Amino acid sequence: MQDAKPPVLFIMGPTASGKTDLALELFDRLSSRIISVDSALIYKGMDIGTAKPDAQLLRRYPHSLVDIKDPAESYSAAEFVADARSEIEQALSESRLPILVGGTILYFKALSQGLAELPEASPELRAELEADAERYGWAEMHRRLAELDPVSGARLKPMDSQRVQRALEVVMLTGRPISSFWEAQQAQQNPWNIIPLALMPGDRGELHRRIELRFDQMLELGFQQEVESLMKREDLHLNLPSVRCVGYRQMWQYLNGDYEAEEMRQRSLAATRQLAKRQLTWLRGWEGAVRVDPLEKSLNLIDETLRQIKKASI
RNA sequence: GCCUCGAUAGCUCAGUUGGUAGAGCAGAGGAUUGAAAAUCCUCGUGUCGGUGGUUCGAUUCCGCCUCGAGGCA
Repeated sequence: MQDAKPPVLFIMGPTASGKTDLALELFDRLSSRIISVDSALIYKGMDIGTAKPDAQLLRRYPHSLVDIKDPAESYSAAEFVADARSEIEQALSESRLPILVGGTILYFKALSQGLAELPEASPELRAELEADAERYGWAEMHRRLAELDPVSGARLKPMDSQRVQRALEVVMLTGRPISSFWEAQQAQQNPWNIIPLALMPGDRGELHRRIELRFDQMLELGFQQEVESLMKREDLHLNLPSVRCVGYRQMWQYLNGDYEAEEMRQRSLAATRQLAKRQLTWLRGWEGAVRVDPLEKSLNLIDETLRQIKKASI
């Protein structure tokens, strides 16, 4: 039996694992379209600290879903799914292979498995809940949630502020517990043949060294000035998703005088390592992922990837 | 050279009125459905600097040694 579905390549991996290099190389060899799957690369003016390919590279290797938001705005998994679907269809209509590359594994998951039909975020209600939380604490918010939605109350830890807030938001907006939406969710049938390639460095120490090297390069490239110019804007602050990005938050706090430069560096490195660890946890749990170690010298990553694409195209 | 204070988990430190010890950070594992580079959960045996002594028993008390910080010369 032949699979008539068009192949769509996922290149997933932790930060500093070489995803971008692989995508660029593939772009040189195949008729393709690169679609970024990254919750930080979406922001304009956040270039150095996000390890975004520079302007020259972006001109030669166009990336979809990069620089699509202002740092004052927020994005979401649902918006990503809609955007990515249309980019994929666009690529397929031009007979190009869609190459989805990035480190936001939740976005990959949402794209391949679909999301429940939940109400979107309500900034007004969130602001209200935020204010209440500040006043009464998250333990109290969790108590309220347990009353309105006992299932979520039992499932969520009181300190998991973000999920407690979201569950409260959903039940207050719809009168229904968030779990009822999940139960009603249909299994998604994708019109594509997804190739889930997971770049998983086996040598954690080596990955950590690469992270350190790259962060120091960011500092040399003027990462501090980049954050300074964000700070000059009066509308940005530490509670925004953009400013909470790894490195940006720490640089922001350093420039605020919260700690010294070396501590900023150490904290940024730790936050990046922790990010990489969480990304790897996602990937270990991805059933059916094609796992390869990009640090393995004996592996020819590009050839292996081309082989996987060929296999999926038959 | 003398005096004082330190030396305990990878780091910063707490503690044991003598019964072999615990926090924060780091690290590891996990969760993850419209903020996800977010948010959260779990995990702590380490010659308690070395060496003698007192003691049933010393990381804890005493002596000496080594290293570090400060002070006096």
